[in-house]
Amino acid sequence: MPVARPEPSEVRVIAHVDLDCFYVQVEQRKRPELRGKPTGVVQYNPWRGGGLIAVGYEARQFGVTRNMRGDEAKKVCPNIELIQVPVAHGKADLTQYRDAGSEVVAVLSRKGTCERASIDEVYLDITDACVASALEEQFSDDVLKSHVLGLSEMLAKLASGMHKPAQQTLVPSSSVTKLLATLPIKKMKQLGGKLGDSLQSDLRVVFVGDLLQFSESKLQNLYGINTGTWLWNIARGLSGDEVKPRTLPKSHSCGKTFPGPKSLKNLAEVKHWITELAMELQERLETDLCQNHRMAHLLTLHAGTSQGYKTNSDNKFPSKSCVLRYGKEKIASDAFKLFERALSDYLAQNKASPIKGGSGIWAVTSLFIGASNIWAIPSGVNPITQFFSAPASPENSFLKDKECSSPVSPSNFLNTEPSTSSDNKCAYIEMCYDLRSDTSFAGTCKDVGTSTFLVSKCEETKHLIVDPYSSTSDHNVIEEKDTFPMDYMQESDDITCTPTFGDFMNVNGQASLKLDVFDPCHRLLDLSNTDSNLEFKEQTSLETPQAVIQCSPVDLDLSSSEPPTAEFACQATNESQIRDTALVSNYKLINTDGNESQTRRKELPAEGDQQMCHSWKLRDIWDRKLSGHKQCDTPPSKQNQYLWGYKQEDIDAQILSELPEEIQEELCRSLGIKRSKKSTIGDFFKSYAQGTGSRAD
DNA sequence: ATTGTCAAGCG
DNA sequence: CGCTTGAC
Repeated sequence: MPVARPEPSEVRVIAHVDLDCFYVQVEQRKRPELRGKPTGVVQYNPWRGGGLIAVGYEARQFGVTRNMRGDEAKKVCPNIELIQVPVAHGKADLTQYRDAGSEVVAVLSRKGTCERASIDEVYLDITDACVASALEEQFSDDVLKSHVLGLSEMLAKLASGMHKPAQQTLVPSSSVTKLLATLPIKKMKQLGGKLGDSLQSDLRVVFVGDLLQFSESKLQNLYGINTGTWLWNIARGLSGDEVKPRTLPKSHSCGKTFPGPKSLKNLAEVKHWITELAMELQERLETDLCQNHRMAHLLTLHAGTSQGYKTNSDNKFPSKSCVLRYGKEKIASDAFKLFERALSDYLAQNKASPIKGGSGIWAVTSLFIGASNIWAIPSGVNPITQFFSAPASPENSFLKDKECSSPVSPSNFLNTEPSTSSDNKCAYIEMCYDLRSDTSFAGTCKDVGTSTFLVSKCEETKHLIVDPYSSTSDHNVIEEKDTFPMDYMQESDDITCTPTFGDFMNVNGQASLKLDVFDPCHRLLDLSNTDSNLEFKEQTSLETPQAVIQCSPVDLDLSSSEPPTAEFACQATNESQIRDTALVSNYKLINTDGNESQTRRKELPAEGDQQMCHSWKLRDIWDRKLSGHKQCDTPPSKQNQYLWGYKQEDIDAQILSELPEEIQEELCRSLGIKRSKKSTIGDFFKSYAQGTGSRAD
């Protein structure tokens, strides 16, 4: 739900661009002979002609609609051309449509701030262009203010859907009231669901304008402070939503459903499909991250199941996440492990309710994996490309041919960036890649008080430093959080330990570390520890064994020169097998500025115990500036390999002639086909003022 | 048997 | 985070 915000300080002019029957247009561009013919795009042909996901306007006249089956469409429109969505990895592949959407964004971003809202939708803030145009055309302020395209994203989106296809709609401020007075409440962006239902049934609100009769406090009482004020505002055509400058997706995900009889009933099937999905995800990550100098941190698995349980608790199949490791094999195996963990939780949760067969009958009806937490890598830092291309051997060490010498020890690495500034508002993310264990580690940290921690993994590592929060540029500031997540994944045979969401805290010069530990295989039955410096909270019952390991505060004397170190280890044992020893962790807290060193060490496990030891260093690092921060999202024209400049011959004359006249004129002008008069937006206002444009009222 | 992807809010 | 909702 949108959060109530202070009113925008100035009037903005915002356009919402929505491509008509987008997939159809993409196909028609590929095959121009399809233009003018009834055309639809279907995915998956085998079952009843496939499902229609896009319908051209010619076909709509025959009554063909979205979500029809291909066979039904043929029935009402025998001449319809049905194009199949490409298939890759055994599933529908939308790449070409995403890329086509990127072309559109690239073109539009030359005109103003773009926010890519979906595969075929863009918000465009053209305030500056309008003002410039108005000045050039010597429009008065009055004219400009009464002829805006939309005062907000909300109005712009509303308007863009009003005259389809191939038409523009202006929303002058003077028509807002009238427009909202007859706009059905459920048409509004956030009101298509339950909230809209409630407004209708509880408040008898039919049109958005009907909300005007309720006071702000009344709405707040009914729907909460935020939703209430939001409702009050939209009734008046006000919205705090601004166009967020973002042309790249915040995450990537791919999934597939396995409806009815297609459901997956054993792990082998699940593994197969996860592998397919992983391949697609890897491909998409590789292109996006390499091209755009970005990095992703989180892998998430999401699955849906149906099972033999009849009535009782319809527990949802849980989602799981871990640190993203690159490469299709790693993504596939990590995702599969996440699935096993989720399945384990799921079965344990549902065990309470008896089932007829007595065995755990489950069937996966959907699988979904995604990569998120994507960050821009600052310029001057090695690109993510190296994660994909470089062989995992020390000889090809990440930093070898770069300014830093190789191999890189953590201290060496840290010293390459000397302290230069007293500005400590920076936070850093570092990603480490261990060449030997072939694992990656990502940690985030934050400046606390006067010091900034950098999370680093010992041993031979690849390093990336990312500065997602630029202290120098306002628009790079991320929201404040009290704590930051830290994930780590380590494998050993079939055991996976994933401490998730550890929090580092530095309170009054003391640091403590908290980690949540899971055993995905449900065998971590006993967590033992003799170190008084640790606190365990063991969770019981059928859930995944879980413990919170907390290190008591370690003194951080910032004035001393030797780093205090806290090492601790814990061990979890299985009752039966020694090789099931699940976890021995060894953590160090190191403050490079301190000279006092504290060490807490647990006895190493007895001989024969197989164990894994890891030490993490927490270093208090200096303030440092990475020169030349890269913006999170620079325009695709610079960043994207899709550098689309359209050529005149690419514009189909037939399509041009189908457009409304004033748009034709505008296009011709901007392409320099006919006349060479400039200032297109001003002309558009003029034509609108003369009554030739479409308008909302 | 409405697919596959997104973003965003909530606890 | 993990879950839900809404939207295209």
